[in-house]
Amino acid sequence: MEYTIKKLGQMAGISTRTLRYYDETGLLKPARINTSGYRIYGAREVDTLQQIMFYRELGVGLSTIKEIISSPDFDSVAALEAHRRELIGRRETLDTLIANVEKTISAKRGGKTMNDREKFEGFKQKLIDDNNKKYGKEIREKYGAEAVKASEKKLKSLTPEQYERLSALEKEVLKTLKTAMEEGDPSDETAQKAADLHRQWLSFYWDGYTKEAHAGLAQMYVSDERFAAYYNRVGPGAAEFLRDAILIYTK
Amino acid sequence: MEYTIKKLGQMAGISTRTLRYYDETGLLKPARINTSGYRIYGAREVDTLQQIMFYRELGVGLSTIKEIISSPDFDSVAALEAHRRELIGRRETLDTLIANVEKTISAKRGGKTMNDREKFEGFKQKLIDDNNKKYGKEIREKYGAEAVKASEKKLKSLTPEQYERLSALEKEVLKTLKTAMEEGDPSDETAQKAADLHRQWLSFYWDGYTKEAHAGLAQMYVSDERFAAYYNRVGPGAAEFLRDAILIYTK
DNA sequence: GCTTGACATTAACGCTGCGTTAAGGTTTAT
DNA sequence: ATAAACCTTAACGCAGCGTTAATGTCAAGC
Repeated sequence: MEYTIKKLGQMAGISTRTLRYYDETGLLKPARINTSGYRIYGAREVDTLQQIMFYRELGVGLSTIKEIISSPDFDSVAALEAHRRELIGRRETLDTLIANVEKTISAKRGGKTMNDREKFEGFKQKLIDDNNKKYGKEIREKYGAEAVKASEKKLKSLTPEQYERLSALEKEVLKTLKTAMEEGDPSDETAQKAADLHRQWLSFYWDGYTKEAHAGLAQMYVSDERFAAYYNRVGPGAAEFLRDAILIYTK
Repeated sequence: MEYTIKKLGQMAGISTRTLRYYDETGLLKPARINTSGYRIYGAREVDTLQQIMFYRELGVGLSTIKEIISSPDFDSVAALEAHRRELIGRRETLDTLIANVEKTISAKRGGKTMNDREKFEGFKQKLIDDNNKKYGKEIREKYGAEAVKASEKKLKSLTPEQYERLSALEKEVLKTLKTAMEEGDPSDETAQKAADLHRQWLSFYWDGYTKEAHAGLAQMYVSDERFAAYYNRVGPGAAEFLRDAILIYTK
């Protein structure tokens, strides 16, 4: 049984364009080309197409599908497991997005029309959350999961007054950092004050403060673009400046 | 305070290419262009960029962001709600994908090396599931939710014997359809037998069989490409053929 | 005053998986 | 013979930039 491109497309429920594309990329070549240049597909190609459609339905990328079907000894289970991990990662990202969108919607609803300043506050808050999340991850690798748990626990148990103090410290760090940058010297008194405020702020998250850990965090402020973006709000190069100040402070 | 493209990029944690792209698309134009053709951004642009980054973090598309920030009376809550619905839809799709991938992985593991036939069986089963799902949706619109519930209930309460019968009917429909197509006439006896088998099969899903509903379903078999793909496995044009046979059968 | 390096510019392709014209040959049916 | 239905290649478009490539500008140091 032989099929032209359209007939095969109808059988599989896909377009002729798709089949031509599969031919072009080498994913599924026709059995032969007839004298008029038409693509002719045979039974083998139908089977292959069914396999392709199967993996496609699972959301596997065409390049991976190609590997799976072109080499029978390819470890398709491993490929599927990698694919699964990727899908799960995507779902987690989506969950976070959805949660944030919902937060924003209810905040907007609650505050009638949220002004720009409020928007930014929300943004900042989210950034901090993200930062802490990512930071938690890196710390986990460096200092173990307990440190992270302890940190989260500490945060959750804050009293409203402590929370106030935490927020105030955060603003003070930024403000002092800004002033210090106008001086331009990380070893300057103002810059060192910023570093000290930063230590105080940090103490809300960490139980056993050490200079080494503080210095390590400062380095991350520069290498991680999300941290960097947060501090660079003060001005370009603010993250680097803060890092240098902290490195001096912790020396 | 004025910024060059690089400085602004550093503050926001994004690339200069991105900023040029935003300029190009009109999402964020610089405050002015200096005599050397450099883009110069001011405080207003920083604020706007912060808003852009905020919505971007929520996964909102750039075109939507443009609408939101360019017209202050734009209903951003409605836009966010639409966005939320889309995200949730995507998550549902992902959930389905993940479930299917997991099913496939465990099937492959269990059956050592799954052969092609088995793969196809799994594929077919999934297709049928999908079809029923979609079919349920369309029916819901046409005949109400009760019909769907009744259908699902009926399916779940099938005894193993009944399930056997259902599977057998399914195969018989396909087989008879294939034979009938060789005849080529939808009004032919064999084709009408296929239509009758299809009615029997359908009776496992529907309680109150009516000719009209049967005919309506037949029409969907052609207009919905997923149904079409299922039946067209028998051969090109099989869905149309079955529809015609059913239309005659129900007349 | 000249070089160097860091910055700036526009232009244009690349990525994914096809949809969608466009411009034209082939086959089939009437 | 002519129309309808099919086939072909070629090439843009989509989202959101990353990434060269080729070239101009500016501040700093010799």
